[in-house]
Amino acid sequence: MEQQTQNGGWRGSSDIWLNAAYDALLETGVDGVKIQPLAKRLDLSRTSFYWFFKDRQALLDALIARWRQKNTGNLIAQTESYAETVTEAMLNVFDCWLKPDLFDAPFEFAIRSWAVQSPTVLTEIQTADQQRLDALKQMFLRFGQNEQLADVRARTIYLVQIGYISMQTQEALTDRLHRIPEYVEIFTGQQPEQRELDRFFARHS
Amino acid sequence: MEQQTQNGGWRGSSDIWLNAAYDALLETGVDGVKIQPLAKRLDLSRTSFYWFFKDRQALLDALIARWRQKNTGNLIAQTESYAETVTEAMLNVFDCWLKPDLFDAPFEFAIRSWAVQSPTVLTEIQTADQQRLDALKQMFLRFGQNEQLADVRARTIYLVQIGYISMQTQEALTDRLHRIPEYVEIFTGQQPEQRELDRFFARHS
DNA sequence: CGGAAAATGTACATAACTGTCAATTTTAAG
DNA sequence: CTTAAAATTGACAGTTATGTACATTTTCCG
Repeated sequence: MEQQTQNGGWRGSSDIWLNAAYDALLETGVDGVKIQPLAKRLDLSRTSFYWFFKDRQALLDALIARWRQKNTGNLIAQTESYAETVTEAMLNVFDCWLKPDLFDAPFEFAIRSWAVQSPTVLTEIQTADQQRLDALKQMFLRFGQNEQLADVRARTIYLVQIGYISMQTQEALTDRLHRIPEYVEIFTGQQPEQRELDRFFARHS
Repeated sequence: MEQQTQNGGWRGSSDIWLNAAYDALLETGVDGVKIQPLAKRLDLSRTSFYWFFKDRQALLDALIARWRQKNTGNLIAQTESYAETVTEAMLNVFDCWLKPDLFDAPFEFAIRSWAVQSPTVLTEIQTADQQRLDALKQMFLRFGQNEQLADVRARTIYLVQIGYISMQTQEALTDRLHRIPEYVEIFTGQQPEQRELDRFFARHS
């Protein structure tokens, strides 16, 4: 809202088109991101789009850039944040899966689906996967796990989350919180301390 | 090949169109499954398609049917096959992830990606997920695990696999086999016996 | 060989989308 | 109030797709 008025009295803007593209991507996939329908939704002339973007491809590139900035950055930050024990560190990572501002799961899914038809996007994703897996592995190594197990544990937790996203499950937050202790145990091989869980649950309500 | 000739000297057939659609789906996603391009690839007239299928939607429906038959059936069968221990049962399930004839991972990914833009397909997938998760949970319950842990373990193993598919990793079989013992330990909470691993590795070479 | 059924092809009618160009309108700044 | 830049628009040209109607070819069977 601010951006519209702040930017002058003009109705269109680079951002408004990008936001519309984002919405369309999440609702209907890349092939739903078309200038004509977006224009209709924004109640703007179709051709007005070309004042802000060179062509459709430029819009798609902007979507990728937005995704890259958001999801990978926050996840890596969480793996590095302070923790006394491996179980506490694990719970820090879980924040990403529960707080939409740390990790945009629907966005992630839409981008991954896009990769079916775009080798460029596939490369983009594989770079992100590698960076995220490395960060998780480092976390386990910091807590003294051996190389091979740290690697597989990192994969397990990451893959579970990617799988979860791919399932597109709609669950109440409480249902998901319910399984957290077991997940921590499975992922780290250790039971979390009660005070760690308390701290975790406290920040998710 | 056989089907072409067996079916008479005709160049086209219901199957040849479906196979082409399958290829297109895996390469370019649903929106790549278009009659005109398929016809060009098959070197057939575009309109000849309509002799075998009512319209494009009928072709898409046939793709879904093919997927439903293949992936879910085999996975459930593997969870039910004979095993002495929980670790052996786990290894039976792993067969699915390593034998393409038991589970078609690229197909699975393409269908899941399709779900972004189709509520119908989403429903289809969620039914399959539920059936598969139930079968895995039953497996853990058979080996005396408690309810809640069986549930979360079933999820873990299933989500890891869905996540793996979504990552579209291209790895040598040996690299994947390398991590198997650790996965079994993480998923079941127990180390597999050497003879179980030997039997498993034996059937994957 | 002849003819019905199976399959293919051509022509036509429509629809949706992309991108360019030359007006035209709107806004903010002097 | 003027003016130049910013933004918007309609008209045009081109591409790709869908599906129907009708004519034509191919195959197989008697």
